[in-house]
Amino acid sequence: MRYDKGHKAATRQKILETASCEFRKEGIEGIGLADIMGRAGLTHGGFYSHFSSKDELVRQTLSETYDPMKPTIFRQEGQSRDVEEVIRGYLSVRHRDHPEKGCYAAALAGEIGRQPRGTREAFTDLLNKRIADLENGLSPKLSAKAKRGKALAIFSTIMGALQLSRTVPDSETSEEILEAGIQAALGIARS
Amino acid sequence: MRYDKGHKAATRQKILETASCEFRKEGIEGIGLADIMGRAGLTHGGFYSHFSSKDELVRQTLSETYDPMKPTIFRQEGQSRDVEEVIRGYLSVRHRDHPEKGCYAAALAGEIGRQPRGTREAFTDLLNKRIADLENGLSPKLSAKAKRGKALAIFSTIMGALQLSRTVPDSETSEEILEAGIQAALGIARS
DNA sequence: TGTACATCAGTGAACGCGCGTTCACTGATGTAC
DNA sequence: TGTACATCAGTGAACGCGCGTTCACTGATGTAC
Repeated sequence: MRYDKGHKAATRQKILETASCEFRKEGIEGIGLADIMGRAGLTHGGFYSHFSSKDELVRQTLSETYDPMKPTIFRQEGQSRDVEEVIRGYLSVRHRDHPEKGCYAAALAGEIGRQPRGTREAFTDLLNKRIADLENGLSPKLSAKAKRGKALAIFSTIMGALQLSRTVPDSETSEEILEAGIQAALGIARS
Repeated sequence: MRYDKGHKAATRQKILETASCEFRKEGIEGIGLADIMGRAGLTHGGFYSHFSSKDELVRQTLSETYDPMKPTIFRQEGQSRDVEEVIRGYLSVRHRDHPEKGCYAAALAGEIGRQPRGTREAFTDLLNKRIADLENGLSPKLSAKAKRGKALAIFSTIMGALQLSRTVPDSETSEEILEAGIQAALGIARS
């Protein structure tokens, strides 16, 4: 063989990581395979020796990218963080301004709802992981059911607020939305 | 002239209403002008005697469609409704299953964040109307600032929850998300 | 009242372009002898 | 050790298709005389 043993796997990983950023930045329908391959340093023709279709790339991106629902820019080593810290990091100006490094759900939830079932299932797995993370940061006194309800509500709130903050052109209003989301999410976490 | 005085205006209105549904159902990038015109009972060539571009259609749809952030299927005559009623209607199975008749923000927020400034401004106007509606349903004892913060948080929560409920293929989990959103939004409204 | 003309909303063929996908080919390397 | 061959990740031209957009045309009607 021409290349090291791990070469093809590394290329595949590079494509996945590039796709992961581009999908979040431009949307799934908003970015083409030729552009993704180009930004991964390759030509478009080689795509199909790694993936069978664009749809499969989307699914693999959701299921193989390392925990992308937990934004790269806020990821920490090891143990889970305080819920307050998670909420403030999620609803930060930095996260708002860097969707390509941020939460998949905030960038893609609308589009995911229109994707084929397989893609929606891959997304659901990711969502459940993120919800479980949030549950771990909640008071251990709560029942499992209460924790899950609160985690779902906190995630809905912060994802919704982040999306809205990204739609508003005026930065003052945008930051007002972030702040309202932080207060509400903290309220849910504490109640 | 061939047609009644109001004919052209009526056709334009028909195109706007069709576009309004199709954008919410398929996404802005997900639907073509030829399909929109076809579903409005016209051929695609006539489009440009009504609008200068697809982008202008998007902007006009956001600014001219009658209050689409307040879903058609839940719209009532006259005065504002109770916040609880709004929240339960918004996070209903019917709204989840009919995005084409439902809230613009839940259907399009992700995509709007990637649109040109003019489109984002038109969307912001719509969002502000919806927020003002929610404020009117909150306790009059609250300060204007507190009302606005709560309204923003409630809207973030219900919009986020609705979007997530639409991504999940399993209806039980989907309804669990709706219910968690309802409880959290009611909690914010009452606090 | 009847005929000729002007109007203009809507038609449908055509444009260049980028999309997802296919495929014959390249060329650097490992293996066989 | 040196030569011939097999491998296969990656290349780039080409495919049919649908997109947004343009434009010469149609044909039903209102107006002028």
